Amino acid sequence: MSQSYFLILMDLKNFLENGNEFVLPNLSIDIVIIGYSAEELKCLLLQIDDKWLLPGGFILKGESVEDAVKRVLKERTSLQDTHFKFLEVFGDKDRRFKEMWKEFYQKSGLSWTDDCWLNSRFITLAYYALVNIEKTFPALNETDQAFDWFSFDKLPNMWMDHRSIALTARNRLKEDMKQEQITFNLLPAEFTMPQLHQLHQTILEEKLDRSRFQKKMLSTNLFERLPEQHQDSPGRNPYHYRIKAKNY
Amino acid sequence: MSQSYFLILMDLKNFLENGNEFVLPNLSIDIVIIGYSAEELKCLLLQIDDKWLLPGGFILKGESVEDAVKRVLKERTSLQDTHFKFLEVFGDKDRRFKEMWKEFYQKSGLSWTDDCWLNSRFITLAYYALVNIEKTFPALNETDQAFDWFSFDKLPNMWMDHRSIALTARNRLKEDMKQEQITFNLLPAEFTMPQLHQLHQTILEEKLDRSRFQKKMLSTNLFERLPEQHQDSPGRNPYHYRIKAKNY
DNA sequence: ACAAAAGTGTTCAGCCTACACCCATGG
DNA sequence: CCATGGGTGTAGGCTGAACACTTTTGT
Repeated sequence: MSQSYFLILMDLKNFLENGNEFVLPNLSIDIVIIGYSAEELKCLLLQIDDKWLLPGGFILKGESVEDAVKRVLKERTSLQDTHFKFLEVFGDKDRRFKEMWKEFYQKSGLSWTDDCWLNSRFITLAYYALVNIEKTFPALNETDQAFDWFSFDKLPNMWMDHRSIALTARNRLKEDMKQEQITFNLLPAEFTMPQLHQLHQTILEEKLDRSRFQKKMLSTNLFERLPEQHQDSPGRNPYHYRIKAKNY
Repeated sequence: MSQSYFLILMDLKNFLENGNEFVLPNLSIDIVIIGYSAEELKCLLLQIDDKWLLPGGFILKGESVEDAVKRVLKERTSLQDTHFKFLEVFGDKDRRFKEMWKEFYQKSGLSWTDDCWLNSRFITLAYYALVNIEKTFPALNETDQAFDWFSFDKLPNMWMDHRSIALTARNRLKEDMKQEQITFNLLPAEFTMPQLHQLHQTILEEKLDRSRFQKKMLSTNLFERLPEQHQDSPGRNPYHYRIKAKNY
């Protein structure tokens, strides 16, 4: 399912004109979808005109906020059961896209006025999600021209406050990973300790002692060592691990 | 200023009928206002009919979310510069007050229908605030019959999910105080270490070593010891402290 | 056998814990 | 001068930091 459910049900013109009948007004959801590849933390962005923005959406009138986030995530990444977490409310008093939607209205033969529902003030509920970048197949909807993964160090020009939302998520991840074991969501289901070690160093932007890191990770008892196999690189090959099934 | 600014500008009938013209729809703010007295953590609640609810309000159309929280806090407690923090989004799909407002509509000669704006689904942005209970002078507005402070262990019957919001705040406080020094907001401007010690024990619901507690607190360098004075109790009298002015 | 990379062990310092001891004051 | 309660010191244990050593495998 690579298309947006929302836009399957209504074409662009109908969405621009009547979307407000189906979603809660003045409220949006934005998700900082974080991946990891080539020893860099990356963020999934969508292009509209010459700027980029976070994947996001709206809350349907009969839908819980949580379900809306899950739906948007699934629409955008085709992933189910993605790890996600609330980030922050962005609620400035005149927070609106202004010119972004203008072109779409004009293309669709609609007039762009101050009272277009998409031109109103939006409070956004920002979330962040951790995904395995290899298993993530982003989907475009009718308004997006492209998607791409950007290193947090080289974010492009972005719409509105989306850059600061993305960077807030990057910093939050640093804090959260000290409290809970969540980083494995960024790796394949089977991974090695050296991989996890490098990932932590990348996120924290500092060197971590190899010995201590390994002992700390294994002492959590969350990791299950797999029978040694995979011999493909010079030198000793690391064990592979996966996350133990939770004991309910 | 002990009255609600919002209800100064419009009387109850007008608010029930036309409030939606001034505030963002489907969105509310609720604040768990936490105080401390008699070695108990307490929560400020307002009474409507036979149930209680959290102090809350709405976001004015030209107002940031942050400003709305500050306004509601000031309206309800007459306090300025209160410590507050975001708690959680409560966004269930059919989250509404149902019968709560019915009586007010009928009293005001308005018909209570399914499409009353106050009967619609509300997503609430929940915050918690820490206040000095002695300096807090709660204010009622036209819809509230009473206010009272309730121990979190003996919360009364509450509207909708407000009980679970309150308890979420109580638990969050436990977590947050381990990370940042915030608890002094619950005490007078000048307090003693034994007081702070007892407060921490109350919040965490566990015994804390006196010696270690004192050393840990003083090692943060956030506390300023005042010249010894106040002699009123038997035994040695504790030093008084206040929070150092922040060094900007 | 050697280099490279992974895994494990050892030592030391610092912090947390529990408890003992010292101080100030009122009766 | 003793009871009460506040303030400070100290010995033991645990945890984290730095680094050394061992293991595995390709060349």
